[in-house]
Amino acid sequence: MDAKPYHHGDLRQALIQAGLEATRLGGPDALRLRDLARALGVSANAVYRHFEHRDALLDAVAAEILASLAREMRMREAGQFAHDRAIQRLRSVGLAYIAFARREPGWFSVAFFGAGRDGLLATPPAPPYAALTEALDDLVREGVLSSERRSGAQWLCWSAVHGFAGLVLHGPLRHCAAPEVDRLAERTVDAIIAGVMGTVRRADARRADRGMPDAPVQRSASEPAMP
Amino acid sequence: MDAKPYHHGDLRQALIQAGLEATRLGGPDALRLRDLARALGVSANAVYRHFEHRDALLDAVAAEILASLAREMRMREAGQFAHDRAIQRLRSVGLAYIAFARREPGWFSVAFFGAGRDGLLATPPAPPYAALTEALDDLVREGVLSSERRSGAQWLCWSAVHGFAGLVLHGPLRHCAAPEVDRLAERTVDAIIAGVMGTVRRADARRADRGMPDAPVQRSASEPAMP
DNA sequence: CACCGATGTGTACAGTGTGAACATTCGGTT
DNA sequence: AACCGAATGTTCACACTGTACACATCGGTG
Repeated sequence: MDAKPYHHGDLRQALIQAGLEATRLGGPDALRLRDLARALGVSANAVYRHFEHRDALLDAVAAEILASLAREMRMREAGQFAHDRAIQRLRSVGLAYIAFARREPGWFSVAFFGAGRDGLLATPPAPPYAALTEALDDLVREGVLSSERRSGAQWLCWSAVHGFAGLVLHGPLRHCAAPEVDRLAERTVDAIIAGVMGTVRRADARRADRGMPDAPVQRSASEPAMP
Repeated sequence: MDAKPYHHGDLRQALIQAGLEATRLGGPDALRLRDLARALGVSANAVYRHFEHRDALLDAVAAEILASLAREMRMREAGQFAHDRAIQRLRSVGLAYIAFARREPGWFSVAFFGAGRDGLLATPPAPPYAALTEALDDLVREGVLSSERRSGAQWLCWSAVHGFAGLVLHGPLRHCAAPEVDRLAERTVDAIIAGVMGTVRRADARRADRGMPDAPVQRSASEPAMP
């Protein structure tokens, strides 16, 4: 009948997991140490045995989210045919970024809108950033992008999709109908790609990726619907 | 010797002004009701006679900031010659947006990163948004942009500059040297413009705007330096 | 002058993150 | 088996936040 063992087992990991649930809907502000502790049947200050302060926990949560996003980016890279492959790959990275932001607004905010704290964005968030730069490098290898244009191009691409995500989540596109947002997302990604490459892509090239759903990843449990 | 009159005079306006000062460096989180009240020599709860809650004050502060940004956008539109004028105008709007974000990160955050609250971004922030759409309409009038491409183009443009601002303020470009950021900002704006218009701009066209400093606006008092 | 609505004050409360001292348990050494 | 130190969790306390309520004070209008 020993109701609760004094030691939790792996409180650190449990906190991160609870942090993921807590922030999923409400973003960074929804993470309250006392709530997490209570949910795990543990004293409020127990948290401080594993994280120096609240932001440290938020960073750990963000790291988990970033890894998850990178996984989705790579999922999209499947099933594309020879010639356009490199461009489609870059396109997939961008669309995956936006799709993730829309499907998991809370988590996205934790990872990329750290609101005041020196979040993971300080140093490029390793996994998704790598997916982007590798896609760009691929274009160079394929001979479609000059290495002069390549330099720094990741910032231009990231700016566009990151900004679009911001407008959709916290901005004027928040109440925009989903299909319309879909179209705008594609146009944004295509526009920045065209601008970066210095070439205008033919319209028919775009249709290749069209049929693909926004998030070809098994969704976990309850997905918060976009209103 | 009546040290202090019981009534402040125009507390509402004074609160907005104090809010501007408070958020200038620290962003939305730096606005604390008690601090403002103390600074104005007034009780903490006096605030509630003029604003229903904290967020209402933040919204009022944001409105002031947005008006200020729009003013700067229009400043840039001066002194451009005939033919390229329309494109330069759009370019100015974008660069002004980014310049403002860099020069006044706190205020920019209040206006565009309302962090959780349903900020002014819900409905397009009137003044700067108007500057953008008018610049785009100008391109159509000039015959440089088809009206098909025009539709929704404001979102693509806004995404790019907004995202870039995000990367510079809270993101990986935070510790990037200013001149490098300048260059990236120009490339981002030019890339999205090219992508939106479906045409690649010639390199020499870019130099026209080069000499112009980042913020041709009289700076007020102490400008927070970029590290 | 008397009143009243607008504005500012005082007190109070629930909620937050966090620090310091203390309690408990686990793992390794003797 | 007995011990001890390091992890880990608890308890109490504090400063700080936004905000609700009742009361005080002013300026202007009947």
